[in-house]
Amino acid sequence: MRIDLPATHSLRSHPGGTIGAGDVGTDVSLAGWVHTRRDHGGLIFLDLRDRSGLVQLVVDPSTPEAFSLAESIRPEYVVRVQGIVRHRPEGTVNQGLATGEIEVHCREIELLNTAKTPPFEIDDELEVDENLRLKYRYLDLRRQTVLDSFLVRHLVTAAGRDYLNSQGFLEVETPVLTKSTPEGARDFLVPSRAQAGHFYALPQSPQLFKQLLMVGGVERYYQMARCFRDEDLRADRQPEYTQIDLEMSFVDREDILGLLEELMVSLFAAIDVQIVTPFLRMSHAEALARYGTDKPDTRFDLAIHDLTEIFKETDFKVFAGTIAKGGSVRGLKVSPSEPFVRRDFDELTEFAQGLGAKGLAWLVVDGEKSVKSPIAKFLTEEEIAGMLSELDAHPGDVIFIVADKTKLVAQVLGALRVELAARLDLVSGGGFNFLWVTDFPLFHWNEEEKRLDSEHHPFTMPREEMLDSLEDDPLSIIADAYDLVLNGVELGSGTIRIHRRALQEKILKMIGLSSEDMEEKFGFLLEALEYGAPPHGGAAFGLDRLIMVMLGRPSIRDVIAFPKTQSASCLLTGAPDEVAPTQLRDLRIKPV
RNA sequence: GGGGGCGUAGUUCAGUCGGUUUAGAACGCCGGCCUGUCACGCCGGAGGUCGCGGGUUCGAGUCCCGUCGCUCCCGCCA
Repeated sequence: MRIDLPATHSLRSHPGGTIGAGDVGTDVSLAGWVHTRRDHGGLIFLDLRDRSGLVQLVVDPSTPEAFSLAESIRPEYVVRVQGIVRHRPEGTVNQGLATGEIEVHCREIELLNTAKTPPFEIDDELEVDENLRLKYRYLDLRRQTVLDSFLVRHLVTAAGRDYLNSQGFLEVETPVLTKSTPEGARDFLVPSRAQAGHFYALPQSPQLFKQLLMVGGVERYYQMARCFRDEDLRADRQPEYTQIDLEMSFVDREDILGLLEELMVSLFAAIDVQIVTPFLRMSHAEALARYGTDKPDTRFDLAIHDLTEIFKETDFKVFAGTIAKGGSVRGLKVSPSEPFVRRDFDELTEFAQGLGAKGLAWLVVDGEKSVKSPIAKFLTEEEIAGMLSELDAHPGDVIFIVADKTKLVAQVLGALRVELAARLDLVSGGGFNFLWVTDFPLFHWNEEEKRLDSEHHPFTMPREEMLDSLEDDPLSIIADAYDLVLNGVELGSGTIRIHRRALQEKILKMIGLSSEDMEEKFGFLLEALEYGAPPHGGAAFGLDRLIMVMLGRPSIRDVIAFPKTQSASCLLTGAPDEVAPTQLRDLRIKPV
């Protein structure tokens, strides 16, 4: 993957990696890094690297000054050279190199900078410890495979801007120093010097500002928005990350979903991948029941089946006890190409227990109506037959069953499903499977605080037709909210927002805010809704995660130029760090 | 906050049951030779607080405890 460098530059006439047979005889000046040096005594080859690629330079003793300099040159030195492009001699063409047909015969070399021996070789193939890579990220970036991620990221971002621009969106920047929001993730706080004792918060999203932009008549807004959350990191989670954030006025949900689908088509077109629309849709309830998660990976099936009914009368105490307490017995079936061995079952059991399951029942189907399993002796023929029929299991298949509280069963089997797919190599086809998860509940019950909580955020519109029963049965209300899932990764969501003050107040009240809280925290939004706020909705999704999935990378750090480690530190700069006492004094903060 | 994994030359790794001497290999690095290489080749060389601290032992890279760093996961992430 390449993005062209300008053809002419004061220090160079050509990007080195673009020179070809057509340039033979041309006098060129090139600049870049010395990738490797092959010194044959009376003849020295240098591979010159710039962003466009590699080109071979030849230096011979006919130009003594250049030759003597070339003898002292080391990898990663920065040089500018002048010479003539020529065909390589017969039999020395390098088919493995884009510029392998030609070479540049140097008459002059100018040393622009020397370089220490790098802590690791600048080599695409070499696996280097990530700590070292991050500490020297500027060297890591010199590796083509690393740089490629950022070329893709650039292309995708540019395609997103192009598409949204073509649809009448305005790119507007919203503040990074803003007001702390009480709900949701932990805020990063920035102490104010001008108002000692007061704090800004870094935005978790531009949510409220983009709604205000709609009140302001912008009608269509987007932003490549940096967002901040002071929570623990994961392979797919960083404390600062980028969302493609957009909002539209006078639209309904189908407008938003349609636009997002077309946006995805445009983004994938940037990497020459054709995406088929419309995307598959699945209700939140179905996702949880069949896949144990609200972000199912639809590249493989392995659906979860409810077996509670089948084992309703069972004598097997583990199942019977769970069912008596109102829990569930659920299972899934796989058809392994190689029989599972004891060790597989042990590892999978450990995996399930690691997620909180008390155990994992496994059964190998060894006949049309029989199974081999540690728990087989506790099960009746009818139960086995019922289970095999429900799961459509046949000899050779393996069944896994978890019995526990319903929520835990879903979680464990959902994770087990993904683990089994990985073990059985069910996702090797590549491919990008988009899914809309629809019909999210508006609220869930917050057991700790004994109150309702927004499932998405409190600005989400309930389904219009359910507004009448909002207060009678809040947990049954469906939100106008849609999550976009790609290959089991939650990219983001689109929702219709509340645009009338009365309803917004009602929702905030239902999640436990007093009138005073409401006024203090969201007064500016509530007031804005009174000044002719148009119906509006929008979406936000994680750009980093999208690029990660596009490239099939295991970590979000691979697609962020200068990422933080799991302890939220930057190995390159050493952030976060202590600050000078005078800085703290200005902020009226006492040193620890 | 909790559970799992990793930590040995600059780099990537090996190091058996706790005992063969001075902890090895490859790449890189340094020096020498070499005019058609492109993983150049050949000869020679330097390079180690086995993450850190403590313990067990006649003896610890190896076993135990603690600690630090990194990492994966759970919690958390409206």
